[in-house]
Amino acid sequence: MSSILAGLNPEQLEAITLPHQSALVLAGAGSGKTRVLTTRIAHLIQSGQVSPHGILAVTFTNKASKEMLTRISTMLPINIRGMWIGTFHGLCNRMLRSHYQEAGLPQAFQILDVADQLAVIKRLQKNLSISDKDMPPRQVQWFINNAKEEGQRASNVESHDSFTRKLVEFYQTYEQQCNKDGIVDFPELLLRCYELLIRNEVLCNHYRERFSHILVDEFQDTNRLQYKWLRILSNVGSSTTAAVFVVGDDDQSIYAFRGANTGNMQEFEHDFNVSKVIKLEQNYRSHGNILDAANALIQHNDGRLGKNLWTSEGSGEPIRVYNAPTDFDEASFIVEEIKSLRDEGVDLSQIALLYRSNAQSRVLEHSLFNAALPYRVYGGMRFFERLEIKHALAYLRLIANPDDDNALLRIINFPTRGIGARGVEQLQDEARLDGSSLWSAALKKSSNAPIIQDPEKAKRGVGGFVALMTTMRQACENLPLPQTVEQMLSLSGLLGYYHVEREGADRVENLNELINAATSFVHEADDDSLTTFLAHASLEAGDYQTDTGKEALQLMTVHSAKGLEFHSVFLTGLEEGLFPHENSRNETNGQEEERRLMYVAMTRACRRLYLSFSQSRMLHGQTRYNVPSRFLDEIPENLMKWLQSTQKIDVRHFKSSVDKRFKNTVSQSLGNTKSRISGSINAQETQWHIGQNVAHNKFGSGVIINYEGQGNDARVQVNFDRVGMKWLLLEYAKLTSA
DNA sequence: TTCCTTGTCGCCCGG
DNA sequence: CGACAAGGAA
Repeated sequence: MSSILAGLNPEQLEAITLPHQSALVLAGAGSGKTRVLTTRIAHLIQSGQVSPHGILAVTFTNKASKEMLTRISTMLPINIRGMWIGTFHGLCNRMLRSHYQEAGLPQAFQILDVADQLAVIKRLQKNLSISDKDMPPRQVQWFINNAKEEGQRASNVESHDSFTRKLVEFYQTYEQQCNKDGIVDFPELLLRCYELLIRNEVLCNHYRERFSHILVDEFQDTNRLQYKWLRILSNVGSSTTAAVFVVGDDDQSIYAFRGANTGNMQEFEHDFNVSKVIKLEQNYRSHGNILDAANALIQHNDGRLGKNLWTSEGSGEPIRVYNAPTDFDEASFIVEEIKSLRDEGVDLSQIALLYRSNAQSRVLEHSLFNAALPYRVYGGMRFFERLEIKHALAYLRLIANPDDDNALLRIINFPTRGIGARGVEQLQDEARLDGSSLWSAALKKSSNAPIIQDPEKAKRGVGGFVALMTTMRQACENLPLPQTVEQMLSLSGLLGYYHVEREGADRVENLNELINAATSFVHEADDDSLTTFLAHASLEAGDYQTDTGKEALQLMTVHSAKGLEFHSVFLTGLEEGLFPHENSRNETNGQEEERRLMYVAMTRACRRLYLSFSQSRMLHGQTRYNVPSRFLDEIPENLMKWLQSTQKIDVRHFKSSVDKRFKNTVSQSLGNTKSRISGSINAQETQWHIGQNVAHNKFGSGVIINYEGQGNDARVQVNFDRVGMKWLLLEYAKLTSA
C-alpha cells in the first residue's frame, strides 16, 4: 500500500528496505541510484524507524543535495529544513558554526574559495620574500590541500627532500596566518570538523547518538579524510554504531585528482562488516547500443568491482562517429546535426555538448552563436567567482568583520581612491608593528591626519576609506540582508564605477543579481545573517545564471555532466592528448581514470550518442594535429556508424598563409567591438580597414591593426615596419593607402 | 598613482 | 588564446 515503494525492481526494493545495518550499493549509471537513496530516507521515516532528526545524508555537490531534498519533500509532508542533508563541506561548516569555540574559530570565520586561498598564499610568499619561481603558488596550494585531504597537518607530513621541507615549513606558516585571520579553506572545513569530533568526546557522542542512519551518495568519490570523518561519526565497531548506507559506482570514479579513493569501497566492506553488496545493474536511461558500447569500453579497466549494465529497451540507434578535419568543421557539423534534431522535435535543452576541458567550449560557442542556436554554458566562471562579485563580497566581509585583512586589501583602493601600493605597504608595516589588523592601522592613521575641508578630497586616501566604511556600517546596521547589499553597492561606488566603465553593463547586471541572490537566500535559509550569507557564497560558488530553465542547448565538461541525462549527447574532441588528457599520462592509473570519464560521458545519452574528433585543433594558441582517441578503438565497430561530412567546404576555413599579425588583429578587433561585425572606419570619405597597408610620410609603411572613436576623434593604431606601434588621429596623420 | 602596453605562462575537474 | 603580472609613460 505504501505508494513510495511502487514500481521498484527487486534489487532497488531490497536496498531501500534493508534493516538497520551498514550496506554497500553498487549502482550503475542510470540505475535509479538517487531514487533508491531518497526513497530509503522517506521509507525509514514513514515506517517510524527513525525521525528526520536522526538522519545524516551526504552528497558531493550542492546540486545533488538540493535534488535529494526536493525529492524527499515530494514524498513526505515534513519540514526538511532541520534535516542534515548536504555536502560534506556544507555539513562540516554547519557543525563548525555551532561549535566554533570548541573548534578554535572566531564566530564569523570566513571560508576561502580556491581563488582566495591562492591570494593568501601569494601574499604570504611576498611577505616572506619567497620567489614564486622557487615555489610556484599553485603547487603550494596543491600541496597543502592534498595534505589536508589526507588528514595531515604540517607536523604529520613526512619530508625527505629539501624542497618538501620548504613546502611543509610554508604549510605551517600558512596555517598560522589562517588561524590569525580566522579564515578557513575548503579542506580545512573537513579537517577542522574531524579533529573537533576526535578531540571532543562529549560533542562527538552527542552526534553519534543523534544520527542513527548515515547515507552517502557517490561514495566512490570520497577521500581519506571524508572516510575517516564517516567512521568517527558512525562509531563503527561499537554496539551503538549507526547504519551507514553508501551508494557508489567504482566505474564512475572521476575525482582521483582531488584525492578520491575508490579503495574506500573495499575498505568500507571490511571496516563496516558489510554482509551483502547490492548491485543495481538494470539501466532505465539508455538504449542498448549505448550501454553495450559503454560496457565494452569500461571492460578495459582492471580491478573493477564488476558490474554490467543492461536494459529491457531495444538496442536503438547506432553510435554516430564523425571525423572532422578541423575543430571548426567539427563545430559546424554539430550545428547541422542539432538543427535536424530540432526539426525532429527534440528539445534543445535535451541536447548536451560535452567536452573534456572548458577551453574547448569557445569554438562550439562561436558556431552556435552564428547559427543563432540558444545555449547555456555550465561551469567555467561561476557567479560568486566573478571579479565584481568578489569585490562586493569583500565589502560585505569587511562590514561583518573589520579585521578581515584579506577583504580590506581587495577593496581598499577599488574603486580607486588614491591609495597605491606604497600607502598599503605603510599600513601593513603599521599593523605589523602594533600587532593589529589593517583596519585598526587605517583608523589610527586617519585619526592622526588633519581634517580635510574639501568634501571631494575627503573621499580620497586612507581617511576617505575609513569614512566610507564607517558610513556604510552605520547605514547597514539592523538592515535586512538584501537592503544591506543594496546600500553597500551604491555607497561603495561599485555600481557607479561599472556604470561608466566601458563593457561594464554585464557587471552592473551581476551586481544587481547579487541583491536577488541575497533575497532568495533570506527566503530559503532559516538563518539570514550576513555571516551565513557569506559562508553560503563561498560554499555555493553558484549556478546563479539568470537564464536558468530557458530552452537552450547544454554545454559542459564531462565532469559536470555526471549525474545528468540527455536525449542526445555530442561528445567532442575525442583525440589523444585531449581525451585521454595528456596530463593523465604521468598520473598513476591516469588512463583508467580517463576511461571512466569516457564511460560517464557515454552513459549520459538516452537515445542518441555522437562521438566526434578533429584532425587539427587550435590549442594553447597554436594548431595541433592529433590522432583519434584510443577509446574509439575500444568500442565495437558494429555499434558505430561513421558519418561523412555533408557540408560544403567554407573557404574561410582553409588554412591560408595570412600574416600572423593580421590574423591576431582581426580576432582582437572582434573581441573589442562585440556588436560590430566588420572593422572599418569611415573618416574623411576614405575607407580604412583593419589589415590595410598604409604609408605615413614620417613613419613609413605599416599596417592598420586597430581603431577607436568616430568622426574627428577617430584614431587608428598602425604597426609601422620601422618604428613599431603608433596611435594616430586620422584627421591629422595624413595616411595614404599603400 | 594610474593606466596601458608588453611579456610570460598556463591551459582539466568541485566544494 | 587568454589571464595576469611586471614595467613604462602620463
